Amino acid sequence: MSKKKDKNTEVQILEAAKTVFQSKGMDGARMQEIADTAGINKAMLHYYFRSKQLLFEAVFKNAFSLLAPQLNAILNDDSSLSVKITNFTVDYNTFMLKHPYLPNFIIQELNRNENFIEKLKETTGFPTLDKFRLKVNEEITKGRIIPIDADQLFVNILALNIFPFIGKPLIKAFANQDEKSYKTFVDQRKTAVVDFIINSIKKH
Amino acid sequence: MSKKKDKNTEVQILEAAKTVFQSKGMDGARMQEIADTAGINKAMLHYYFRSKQLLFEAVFKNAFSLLAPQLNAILNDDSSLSVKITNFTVDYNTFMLKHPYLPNFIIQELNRNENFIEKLKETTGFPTLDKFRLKVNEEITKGRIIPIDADQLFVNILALNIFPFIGKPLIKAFANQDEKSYKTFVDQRKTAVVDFIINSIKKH
DNA sequence: ATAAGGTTTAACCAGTTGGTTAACAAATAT
DNA sequence: ATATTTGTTAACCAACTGGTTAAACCTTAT
Repeated sequence: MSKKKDKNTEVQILEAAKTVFQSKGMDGARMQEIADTAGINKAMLHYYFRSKQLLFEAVFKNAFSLLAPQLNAILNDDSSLSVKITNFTVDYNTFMLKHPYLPNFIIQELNRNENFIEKLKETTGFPTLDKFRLKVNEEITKGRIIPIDADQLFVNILALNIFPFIGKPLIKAFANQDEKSYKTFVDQRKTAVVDFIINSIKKH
Repeated sequence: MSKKKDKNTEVQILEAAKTVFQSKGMDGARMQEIADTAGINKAMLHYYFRSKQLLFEAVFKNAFSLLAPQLNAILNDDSSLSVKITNFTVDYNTFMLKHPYLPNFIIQELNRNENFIEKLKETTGFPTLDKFRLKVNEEITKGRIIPIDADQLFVNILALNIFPFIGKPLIKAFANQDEKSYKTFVDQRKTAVVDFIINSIKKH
């Protein structure tokens, strides 16, 4: 009997929880809705994850672990600064167009629970700026780019790439964009942001 | 009897609601907590604002109306582009250091309720990009700045200024900042961001 | 003083929420 | 075969939530 021999129930729960938590947030999410989305009994959520809080943390860590590698790529590989920036911008934008709720979800929940990020810092693979700082200062010393604080540059790169996804409703309203023109706009940023950053740090 | 002849109850409620909504969000906020914060009976909230939703909307519109004038300043005054950028960056950062919850609150709630911004657009004084676009294109034509899409430039300016406040927990974690060094970092952005933007659009 | 209006309160209410439980089913071990 | 463990369900529960109500309290006009 092809009894739909489902995926692991645990995985189904995680996927449903991801969907609900990312669109409603911790406070707005309902355990019943997660159960319904997963197509299972609510008691199962507690059987596998014990509490809403623990289920949420599982989803959150999962989401964060999707972003960390992309950050580590720009922070720790050995390519030139402009290649790093280009790769990160293109990769990040491409990725986010497929996971539009992710950035807002992470930012929102980190702000809701300030000491949440402390737990994440203990995770292996949590990004550090050390190597990026060295690289930036090296390129400054070699006269390839203008003097700039590495941390400020890093935040600028993050800001220019992340904000359009978090501020989507604002941008659509200000620029009078519908869903289609917003997507075009974001797509064009893959090159526009790279040009903007490179231009702002290069020596002319 | 100096019976503390309080401020208007309505104002007390709005202030308490602002505090609670901005730190907990719509879903996380509790009417009882707002009443306690205001030091009044919970029934008063409904007496003056009828429902949680209406109280929330009052607080939200109030918050948004603090930001609109700053945006309109950069978008509609007649100063040069670099002056606009400088003024906006300095003003915005100064203002946000005093209202740290504001940007996250607005962004978060706009994302939670997509059609919320439609109501705001009907408000008088809702920022438009028309004049800013003309200004940018004019400076491009006159050869004062490099060619750049005005909308992209506008979003870049917003991103560089707003993100550090929304992404505070991330930035603190990545750059290993405590509260004090974070504030120093943000303060330095008042000039760092201006330099960054000006440099990226000026002809060399 | 007192009637009338708005303001404030404690107590209450129905619906919702995260979480539990006891019984049942399916798989696994003996 | 049958005992044991693991997975699943419906029903239940206590706590909480936004909202209501009826009575009390002020203020003010008459």
